[in-house]
Amino acid sequence: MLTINEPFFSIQIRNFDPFQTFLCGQCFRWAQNQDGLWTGIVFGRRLKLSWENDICTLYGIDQQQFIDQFYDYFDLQTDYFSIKKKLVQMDEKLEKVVAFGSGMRLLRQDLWEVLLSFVISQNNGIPRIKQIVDSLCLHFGKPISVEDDAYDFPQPEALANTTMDNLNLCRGGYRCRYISEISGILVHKPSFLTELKTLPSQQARELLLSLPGIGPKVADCVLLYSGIDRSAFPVDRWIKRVMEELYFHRETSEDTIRKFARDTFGDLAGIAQQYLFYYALNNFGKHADA
DNA sequence: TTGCAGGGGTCAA
DNA sequence: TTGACCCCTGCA
Repeated sequence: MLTINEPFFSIQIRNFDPFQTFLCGQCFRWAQNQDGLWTGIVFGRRLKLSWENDICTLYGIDQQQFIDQFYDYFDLQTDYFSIKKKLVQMDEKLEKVVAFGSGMRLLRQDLWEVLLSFVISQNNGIPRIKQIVDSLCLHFGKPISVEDDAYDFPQPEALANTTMDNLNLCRGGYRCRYISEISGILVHKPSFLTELKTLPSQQARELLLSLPGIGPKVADCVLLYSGIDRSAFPVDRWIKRVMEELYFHRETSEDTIRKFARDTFGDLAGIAQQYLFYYALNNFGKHADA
């Protein structure tokens, strides 16, 4: 329920569909309420968003706050019209793929939140990732809004300074050990994430791979969704399947697919991946027959 | 109700 | 290259 005192801000955002953007698996803290409003917790702030005919109204922030933090978050400096056009020019096979998810935008999310969320994502489906992330926030995050029961994403200190039994409350299974170890590393070296952002993308990838519980797929997700490297191309089971079907027509290794994508799509590889993933999830997956 | 397979992977042998 | 890993969901 909106309160009359809540600040709000309206803006036209083209090439944006919250359903596609928030539910395509790049973020885990947005949900649509029964009244149609979207609620998300971003940068320690609870946001509500309504959307109609390209007009977005954001409740919980004013214009200045939007410009300071959320212009970048929603990737509004990027021209998705021309990107979609370029992708289709690069390869006409992408026409139906891009058209299917044409309202998707690649968010620029908080690095720490993305890192931990995608460690949790391994061997898990989207609903369960959301469940574990929510539980982690509930148990270890700072409260944002008591009346809404909203919690910020927990900081490394909170996760490093707790017992494994406490961490296991979030039902993350074997991933809880990774959460604890990575949090500990960041507590001992608080500059880790800042330095990560300044490195060339290949070195940033290698640094991520040195953390426990982070392999090639998760490292590429972190680089892509935090905005560090928009040419990162995470290869998961869905991407492997859609790429094999569109391009290779045979069993192909993840590494070969990643190299092919970066060579073919260049700087747009990451955005191409997101369109491909959304297409694969809805056309090859369990939703395909719906 | 029960049992099994599989899930946006990673790690160690 | 392969199996184990936590736990949950979907399905028969």
